[in-house]
Amino acid sequence: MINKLKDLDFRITPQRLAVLKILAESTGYPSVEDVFKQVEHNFPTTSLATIYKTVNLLKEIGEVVELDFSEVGNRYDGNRPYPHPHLICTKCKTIMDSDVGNLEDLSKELASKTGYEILNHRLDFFGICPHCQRSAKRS
Amino acid sequence: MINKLKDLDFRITPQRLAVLKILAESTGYPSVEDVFKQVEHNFPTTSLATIYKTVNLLKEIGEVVELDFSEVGNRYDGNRPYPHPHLICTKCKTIMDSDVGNLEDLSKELASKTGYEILNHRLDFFGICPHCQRSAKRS
DNA sequence: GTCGTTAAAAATAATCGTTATTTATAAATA
DNA sequence: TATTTATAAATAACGATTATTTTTAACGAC
Ligand SMILES: [Mn+2]
Ligand SMILES: [Mn+2]
Ligand SMILES: [Zn+2]
Ligand SMILES: [Zn+2]
Repeated sequence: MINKLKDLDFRITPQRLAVLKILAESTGYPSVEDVFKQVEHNFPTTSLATIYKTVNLLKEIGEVVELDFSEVGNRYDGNRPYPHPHLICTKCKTIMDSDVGNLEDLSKELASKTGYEILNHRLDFFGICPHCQRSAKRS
Repeated sequence: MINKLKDLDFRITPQRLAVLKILAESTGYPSVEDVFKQVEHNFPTTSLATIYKTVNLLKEIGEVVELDFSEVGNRYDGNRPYPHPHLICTKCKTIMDSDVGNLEDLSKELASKTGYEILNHRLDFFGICPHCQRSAKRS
């Protein structure tokens, strides 16, 4: 991942290393704000715009997957930098991987059927997690 | 669709009828701004906020599907008010239905496997349409 | 049809995630 | 170590959406 940056002639800065590390290690799909707050610990003068630019850079070089949510702000996955389905609780907003069968074959089928060059896809399932179901029943 | 509004005790206003008609008839996944511009023809004093509220109302009563795009603004489908996959050209931003196999069975499998109550899903394929592929080659 | 009630529309301000801009800093290379 | 130049910091701007306040009109009762 660091090598990817070097190969593409991007400079290795402490800020970039910090963002990169957080995204690669986190399993919680952090927002830009989340990353910012963590980076701030070690680099108190960090600017939020820097986090935005770094996260977008990592997205553009394919090291991070962006989950676009206009309502609540985007979330990022640095663990599996390729399209894969997610399962989202609409109550507590928890995001997790949902390892249902992959869609690569479906992509290919669609490509040959429509003439589109399919580059990417996104699959989200929305629902209520077991924990939030129990909370609802109690109230 | 009008009856749905009546049954739920929402008032039938000319503005609502206009928005409803546009969304039900359009095949182009209009944005709120698109709807606004069309409604303005017949109702020049219409407020943009009214379109937002009406579109959201229709979404909440399940008569319209929202396609959430934080970058470019949300788009709406009044023709098939249930989750279904779409195919999106990232160059010209065209959106169309992509009738690949449905995901209801996958939803059920996921529900029983995880304990989640799956309520909704979204599947988008992103790519380059044939027309934009040709444009790229010419340049 | 008129009246009264109240939801909805209009007008406008505010919000907030994100991007752009400008200046200062520091990574890379020789 | 000096030079170059990408990047960071600081801050302003943007734009889609939502909230607020005032005005209008849909609906039911009479
Ligand atoms: Mn993931
Ligand atoms: Mn559709
Ligand atoms: Zn939950
Ligand atoms: Zn296209």
